[in-house]
Amino acid sequence: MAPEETGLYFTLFNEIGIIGQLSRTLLEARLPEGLLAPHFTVLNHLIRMGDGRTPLDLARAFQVPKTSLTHTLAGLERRGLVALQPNPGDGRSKQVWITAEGRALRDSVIAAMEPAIAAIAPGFPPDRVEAILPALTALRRILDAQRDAPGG
Amino acid sequence: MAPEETGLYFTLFNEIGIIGQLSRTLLEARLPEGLLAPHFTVLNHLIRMGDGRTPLDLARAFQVPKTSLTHTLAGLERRGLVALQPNPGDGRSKQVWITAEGRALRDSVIAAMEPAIAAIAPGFPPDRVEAILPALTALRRILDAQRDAPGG
DNA sequence: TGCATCTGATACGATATCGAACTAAGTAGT
DNA sequence: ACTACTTAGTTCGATATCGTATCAGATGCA
Repeated sequence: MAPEETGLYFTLFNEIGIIGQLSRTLLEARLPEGLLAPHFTVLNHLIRMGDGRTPLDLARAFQVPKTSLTHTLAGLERRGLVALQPNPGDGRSKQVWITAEGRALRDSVIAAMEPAIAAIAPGFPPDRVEAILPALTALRRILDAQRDAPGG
Repeated sequence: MAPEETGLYFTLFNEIGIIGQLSRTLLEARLPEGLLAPHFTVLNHLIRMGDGRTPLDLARAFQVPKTSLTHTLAGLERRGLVALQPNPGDGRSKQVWITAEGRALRDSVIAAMEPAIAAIAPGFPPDRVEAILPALTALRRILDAQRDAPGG
């Protein structure tokens, strides 16, 4: 592979990394004291994908080590935003349920994000998002598959 | 703004966040013991954009707090990969220079990344990178401008 | 010049991240 | 049923991140 091509992918990942950081900061500025992006990500996932899954399922979905999830879930549980229950199908495992408070918080954060997103939309309209989203999803899937491959 | 549209941007940032995480993991697996993605990012930036800039310049370029940069630079200096010198133009400030060892390390890491990138290329070819890169750059610029705006 | 203010960098402390080791429970092979 | 292996989750320790406070040097203004 030509060096310029390698550089092209580096540039891509670099831009993506910075956007991730900026959007994360944008979100965290609107979260209540003590909550960070991973907390919100869990709440959002539980609502969008359904709750009752195990911590390990969530760790895999977010591509983070399970120890990080343990920590994040502990924070959410301490605040009453999720409830952890024994998994009836597996004695080693647990199920994660979102509480009414968790739902309410997630909705209020999304509402608080609206103005920021509305400010982005004029310069980067929804059709432009739709134009790049399939490629990003494809790239994410490829990286994900790569991860488990030899030498990944 | 319609809720579906807000959700569209959330989906976008979500994909970007995961790709950022996966690519970061890919990179860190190829870094020597004790070095993390931010260390490499600094070395790469010093070579691509030129060295001799101040720590604060770098912090702004990466969108991280300056205290984080202090920490990252300390790690790089301890390993002899960069050199910090007093800024002749400003007694409070410093200049960051990359060393020969730093250059060599950066080059070897890029070489080590090549196979991983070559494995991505069949499923996500360079022309597809080029197709989405301008949009991502535009989005990054908008978010960057937003950051300093009121309520950003 | 003297003083208030601003700016670059670091010290410190609180929390987050994550790898390694551990415990408990499930699974498979005999 | 017994043993070896695998898997889910937590604990612990090392390091990273980042906000606050601090310090030193720069700048602006009287």
